[in-house]
Amino acid sequence: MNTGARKTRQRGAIRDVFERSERPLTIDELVAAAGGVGVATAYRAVAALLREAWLETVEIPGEPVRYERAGKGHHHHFACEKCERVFDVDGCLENVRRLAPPRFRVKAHAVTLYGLCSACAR
Amino acid sequence: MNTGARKTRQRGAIRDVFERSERPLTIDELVAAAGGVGVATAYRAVAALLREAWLETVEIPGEPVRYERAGKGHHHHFACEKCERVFDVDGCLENVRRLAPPRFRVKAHAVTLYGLCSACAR
DNA sequence: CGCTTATTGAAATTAGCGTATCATTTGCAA
DNA sequence: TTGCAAATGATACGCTAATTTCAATAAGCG
Repeated sequence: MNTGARKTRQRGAIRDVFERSERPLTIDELVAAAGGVGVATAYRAVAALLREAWLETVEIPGEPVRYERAGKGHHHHFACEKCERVFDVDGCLENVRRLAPPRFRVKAHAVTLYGLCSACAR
Repeated sequence: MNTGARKTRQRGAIRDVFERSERPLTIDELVAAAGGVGVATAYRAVAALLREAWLETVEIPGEPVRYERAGKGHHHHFACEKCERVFDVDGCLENVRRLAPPRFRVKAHAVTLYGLCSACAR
């Protein structure tokens, strides 16, 4: 019979990259890390993994979209201004929603830190 | 003699719009609000105002860049998911920088709230 | 007023990012 | 092994945002 999705070297490589990476990756970073995977395939695979909620998008203003494994729990991000990498930041601030003006309904929030990562800080 | 910059109806209109608006505007919103101003002119004027630090950029993930008057003091933004407008949010959270991992140097941060503005909340 | 030159704006161009095409490769069920 | 549909990938295409072009307009000094 026809099972639908097939296992390919490329898809395996892409999942591996995300399972090993502890930080969100752009498509380009993904393609570079996976090796021997075309851009089109990377986009298609990522789209599929997003559909099945295995991946989530990470959007940083002015930056290309990044992707990371879903289900990491609530967290935020740190964007290094030097090496251009984005890192996860655990934890959150409690009173975030009360910043909103009265009558505004807060449904989500994002906190992005900018600066230098430990490697670039020296 | 040659003074350089000239006063034009368009530039006046653009400054007026920003002085009256209490929220960040996209180029399109600006062009619509100013009236009788071409896109190219709007981009040029905004670029100049950014250069002289009269305007600042407001970047919301996945949204076109917005601009608002500089010197408003530290604040953040609220993006309405319905009417697509972005509002200023006064105040901030203290402990933001300590979210960062050890050895990371935080130089700036951005907090973005998502939800429904007062007008759309009903 | 008259002239120089900055400014304007419609349209063409560039740039970044993502998708569609389509010939070729390949997983995998029979 | 065989056969066929899924998958791949180089490339063409599309979309949006922003910049540049260039002829026409207009600010403002003398």
